[in-house]
Amino acid sequence: MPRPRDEAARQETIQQIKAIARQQMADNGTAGISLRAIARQMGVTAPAIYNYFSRLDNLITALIVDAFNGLGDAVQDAVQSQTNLALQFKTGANAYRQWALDHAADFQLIYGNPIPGYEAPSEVTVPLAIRPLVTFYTTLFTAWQVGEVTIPQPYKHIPPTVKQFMKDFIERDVPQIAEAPTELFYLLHVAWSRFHGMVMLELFHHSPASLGDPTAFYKHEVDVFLREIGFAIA
Amino acid sequence: MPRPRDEAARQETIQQIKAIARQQMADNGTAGISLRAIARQMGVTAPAIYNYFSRLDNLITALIVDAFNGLGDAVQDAVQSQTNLALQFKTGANAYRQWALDHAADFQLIYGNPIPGYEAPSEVTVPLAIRPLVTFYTTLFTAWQVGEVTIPQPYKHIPPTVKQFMKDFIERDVPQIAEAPTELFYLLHVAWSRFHGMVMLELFHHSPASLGDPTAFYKHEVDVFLREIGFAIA
DNA sequence: TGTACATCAGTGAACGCGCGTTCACTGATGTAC
DNA sequence: TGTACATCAGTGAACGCGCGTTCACTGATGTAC
Repeated sequence: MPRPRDEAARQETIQQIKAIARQQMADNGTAGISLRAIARQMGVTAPAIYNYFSRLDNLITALIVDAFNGLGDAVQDAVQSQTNLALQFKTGANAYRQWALDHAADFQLIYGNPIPGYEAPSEVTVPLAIRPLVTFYTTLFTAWQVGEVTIPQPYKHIPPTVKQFMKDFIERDVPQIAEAPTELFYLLHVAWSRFHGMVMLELFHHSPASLGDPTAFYKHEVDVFLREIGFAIA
Repeated sequence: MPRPRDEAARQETIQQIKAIARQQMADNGTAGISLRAIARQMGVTAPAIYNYFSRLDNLITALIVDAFNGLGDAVQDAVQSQTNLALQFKTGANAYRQWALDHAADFQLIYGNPIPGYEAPSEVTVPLAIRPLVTFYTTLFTAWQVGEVTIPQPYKHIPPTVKQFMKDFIERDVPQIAEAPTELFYLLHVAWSRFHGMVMLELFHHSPASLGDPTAFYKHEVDVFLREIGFAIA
């Protein structure tokens, strides 16, 4: 009968490795993770790490999974902290940005330049990657059902190619939301790309020096979007 | 009297080095540039490169300068190809995305993750970086002067901190545009962050699989923005 | 209670690799006299 | 016209470095009998 391994200690070491790797990314960029450097910092020889991650790629995958889950949790928790649907969306959008700022390296890892030579296993990452979108759309869909949200004029006519593609996608993969107009689903992508653009510029320090207050700018854009789709906000 | 160096041949070699470096970025990421690999591909020993770039950092800086100029030129040429102001803005916005897609590695270099250990000389890069913004705003400003563009309702009230900051910035650095309302300058940043967000998602392959036709999506968002600020488009 | 044994995290040496940068040099080429 | 010379792109060896990964191993620890 095999001795029960000290699973708790093992998990703790894994967490420590990942924490150091995250620090390395913050210091040297997402491509700056090194098993040897991690071992050095832990006061251990390099091969010891192989007891926890059998390849560097596996460590990177674990970091990506953690990052997607962290962001997904942050948005979800923010949305669930509110009952008012408009506030759900607004709070979720702000949580998206806040998480990115608080976990800059992790955000770069999942949304920045790909790591050379590393290929993420898409069957693992894609379901995690869309979690924030699912969360946002759940609120949007409910708000549409109760009449709090309507399709604004400029989005009454969307490009036919996109509309057809989205329609097929919804009927095939998420038929339970087929009740809402495709335009509502389109608006989700509008929101996400707007929010994401501001976050990327701010995070990579490319916001024009003339912007001044990125937080206020972001929040205003979120509010503008909310108003645009009919949400009443305080 | 020093022999006149064959400056043309020298410039050609420099261009060749940069071309190979760009290819390396496309293959191995922006951090994947290596002097030794460049030399290898040119059929020359590594120290020979030092006759053209005295440090790796200088090569990277040259690539960044080229990239900013390439993007700046692309937007400027597009705008200048049109006389109608709305079409100027629209064509410029589309050129911004098209250049990014056609020069993915260069776009990553200037707007993606920073290269570890490399610090760009900001006195060189900042004036180049804002060229697209300057071009877009020139059109916007003219269009406002002739009444083709007005501040839309949602942007009649912008965050006071941003407004004040922008006001100070304009008066100090670009007083010649102080005539227009600060809100117009704010709209420039709105446009840019929206366009940039879509480009970044598409370029880094993070556009949701549900989007389908990123070109149509982008162009529609550009058109929506144009209509929002009063521009009449065909 | 004592002993043989299985487990397994960590060691130390080694593998082959690539990197940026330096240095004294070679050898071709064009110029000055 | 011929020769001494300056220029300068490129060479080849060397520097010290870090990397991921493998391998046979050690040594502590807890378990089974």
